[in-house]
Amino acid sequence: MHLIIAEKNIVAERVAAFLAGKAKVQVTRDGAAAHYVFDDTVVMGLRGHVVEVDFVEGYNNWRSVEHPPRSLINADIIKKPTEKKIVGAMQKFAKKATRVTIATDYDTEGELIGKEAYELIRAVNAKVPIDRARFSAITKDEIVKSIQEATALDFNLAAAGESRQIIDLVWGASLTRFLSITAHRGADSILSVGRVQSPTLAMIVDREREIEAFVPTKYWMLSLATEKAGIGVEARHIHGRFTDPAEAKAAYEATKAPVKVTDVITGHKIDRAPAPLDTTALIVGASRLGISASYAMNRAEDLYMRGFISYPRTDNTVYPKSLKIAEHMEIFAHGAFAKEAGYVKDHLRSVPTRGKKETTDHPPIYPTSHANREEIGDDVSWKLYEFIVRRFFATICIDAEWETLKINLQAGFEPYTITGGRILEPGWRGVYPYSKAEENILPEFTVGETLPLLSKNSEEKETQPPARYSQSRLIQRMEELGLGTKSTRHEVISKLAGRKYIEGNPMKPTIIGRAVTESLEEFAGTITEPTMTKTLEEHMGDIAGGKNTIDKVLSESRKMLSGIFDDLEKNEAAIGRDLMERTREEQTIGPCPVCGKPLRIKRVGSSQFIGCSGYPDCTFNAGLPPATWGNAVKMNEVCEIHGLNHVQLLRKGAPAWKIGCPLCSHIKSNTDAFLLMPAMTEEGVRKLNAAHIYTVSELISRGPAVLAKNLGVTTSAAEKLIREAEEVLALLKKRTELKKFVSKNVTPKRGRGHSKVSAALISRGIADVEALSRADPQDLLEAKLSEAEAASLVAEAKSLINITRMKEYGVPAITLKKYVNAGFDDPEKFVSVHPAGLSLATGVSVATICNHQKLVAEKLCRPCPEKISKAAFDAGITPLKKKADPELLTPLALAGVYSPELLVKADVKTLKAVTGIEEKQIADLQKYAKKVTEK
DNA sequence: GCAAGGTC
Repeated sequence: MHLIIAEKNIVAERVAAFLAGKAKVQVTRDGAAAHYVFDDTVVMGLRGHVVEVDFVEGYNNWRSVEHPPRSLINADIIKKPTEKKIVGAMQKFAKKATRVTIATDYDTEGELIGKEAYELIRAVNAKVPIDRARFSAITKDEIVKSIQEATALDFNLAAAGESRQIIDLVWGASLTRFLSITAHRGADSILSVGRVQSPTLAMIVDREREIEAFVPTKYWMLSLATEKAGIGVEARHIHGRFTDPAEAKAAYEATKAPVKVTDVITGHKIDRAPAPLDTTALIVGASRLGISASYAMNRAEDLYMRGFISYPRTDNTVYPKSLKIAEHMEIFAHGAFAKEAGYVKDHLRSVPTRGKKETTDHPPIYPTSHANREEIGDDVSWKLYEFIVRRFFATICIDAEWETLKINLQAGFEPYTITGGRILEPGWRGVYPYSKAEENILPEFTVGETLPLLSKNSEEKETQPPARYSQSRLIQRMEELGLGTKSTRHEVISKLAGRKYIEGNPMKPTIIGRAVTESLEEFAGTITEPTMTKTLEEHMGDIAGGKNTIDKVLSESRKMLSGIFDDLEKNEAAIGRDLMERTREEQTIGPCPVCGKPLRIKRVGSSQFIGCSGYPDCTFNAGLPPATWGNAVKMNEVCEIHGLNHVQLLRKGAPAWKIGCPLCSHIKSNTDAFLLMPAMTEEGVRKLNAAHIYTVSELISRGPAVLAKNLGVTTSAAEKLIREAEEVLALLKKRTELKKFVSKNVTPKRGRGHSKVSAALISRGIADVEALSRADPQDLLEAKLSEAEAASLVAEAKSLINITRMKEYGVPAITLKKYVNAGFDDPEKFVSVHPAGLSLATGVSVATICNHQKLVAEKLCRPCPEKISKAAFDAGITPLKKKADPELLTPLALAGVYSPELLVKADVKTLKAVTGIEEKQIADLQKYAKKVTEK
């Protein structure tokens, strides 16, 4: 059997189809690993790397004394399977194979992925011949030929890839651990370091430093307005920017009528059609459409998986020869792009455009099939698909052509100029609206004619600092510098944001992002520079070309890292201190309103709040919503009243929740509570705030004497305030309980969230669970509850209130549970039944029940039910149990009938009325009881 | 818990 292994499923599928014809191929999908079978051949796809490098066991504990970060430099490295199912399937086939062909992508990583497969196969089959097919395009010709002419795996090229893997792991892991431990960072806030991410972060930090250091300078731009044939035109001074104000002024003064036309120069410009799309260009285009880099790749991946576009991860900007443009255009002849396709046909260029980069593993990104708006689905995907289609059209359209016009003027002694442009041939611009070029059509001028000087203008401007990087601009820069790959660049940006190193788009570094960069620049500069990647690539080239060995490259790299660690460890204390101090700055939002010391954002578990750094001397604090709503982060805006930075809550996949000034928000949310106090006014609240009393409980804890002094009122007035505050606090506590109860017992629906239901109840005077337990279910219908829901909610509330009362009366929780389960949670009901019946119903001993009934009856001021002893109960119930089931005995006993003697004395009719048991059944039992008693 | 590189 011939086993062919491709890098990914989609390639495996196509290889099989090319070799055998689609109809002949049998597809089997077992979970993760699909494979394609025909004749005596199995084709299967991997999922990129199916193993990953890691340190041997024993290096997992970051804080191990035996294995500090430095020890990772020389720790042994192993390969661990990451795709166990795929590895398992491959090895199963490999055991039976008589020939294996590795058909992974034709690049360095592809060769390494091939070698990984090779080693996994050798582990189960030592003898099978393994060869390597290399194809430059996934076409029938290429595939068939490459498998026929398969050669050997290139172990040198694979080793080059391995050197990258190991160097990245060793540098990244050791430095990440060192910095994180030194700065005392927890598992959810590690400080990561890496060959690609660190230089990328450094670029963003660098740009921020440039912006900070930028000193704007003034300059002046001169222009004049004139007209020809009733058309107004503006001319610019040919000097451009005047940096000397005196010069600008002189030129302005010297600008005088008459305005004479000195030259009329017409020209011709070719406006070249854009090159085919690679990943970077796709991201840049998407960014113009307002789509982030990661989301664009996510949608592109989806379009590719659904067969609408070609593989979206490519560096190639040259269409392969195998792509037959004219034939391919046929798919757009009808449907959403029929009009554009017709235009393209009429404006076809002889050869499609080509970009600078040409690789062979994948074609540039182009639409592989036609789709209309409905088939694509979501808006973003459609926008992206349309862009890809139109870009494809543009690359096969003729260039646009412009007529350019330049008019030179002389105004007094000063030279001015006007430029214009007119499209002669729209070419590709007819189908590609994404980069607009404005026409500027000028009236006709003749040399020597005189024009009026309608006005002149000297505009003062300022030079601008360089712009922060947008995601797409950064990705372009990364590509220029060779950082990351087409598949990983956008992920690096997401990673930096995830580590809270950067924020916003355009991006700027956070304090900790900058601190990490500056520590690394000082002590481990190599990792912050793009040259590390350049050098690595050179070394990889040498390994691939057989000029160097992987062992030598690795040992040199390890030696270098070791030297860096010498420096880092020497300065460990200073680095740690610096990082920690600067992180604290990130949490500090301004002065405490009470004592003036810095206020900080604090987090304990999932609850977060603003607290004073003077704690415990100063206890000022203001609550924030729990971290489940997002992590509280300091913003740049500062509150004008309190001088505190604004705070927002950030959560993945949710828009930021802007809290604003945490103190303003604290005051606002507590004002409502204060106003619940009968004697409180808004003015009163302001006075309280001025005395640094922000919450009802703070008012209470002040105590009457201090409060009186703080507010300038009498002690008795202060006492009254405190009493009212205590009542409000109790009320609020009950409301909270009600809200909790509602959220536990009501299923939220559209337009009927928990808070809405609670608010509706409170506004109807049902402000706590107790009130709810007494409420008429009809009143609840207005809170958008159905009748059944309302009835069940009231019943639940009743039960909860009853249970609470029973607890208060002193019934222990474990026994109470037994009473509740048997339906005796209502205290009134509990003391109105006979202990014998309760015992039968609950399994609790009669003695215990009598005690509990006594407790409850006293609290209710009700007579205590008859007390009976265990002996009397047992003597009575034992003979009855012989004749009757517990279902029959329990209701009788609850009514006080628990022995043959009592049964004989009882009146059948009365018993039937009380217990609901049929007269005949009672009479039968009575007969039996008589017999027993007569004995 | 760490990197960067594949792919889904």
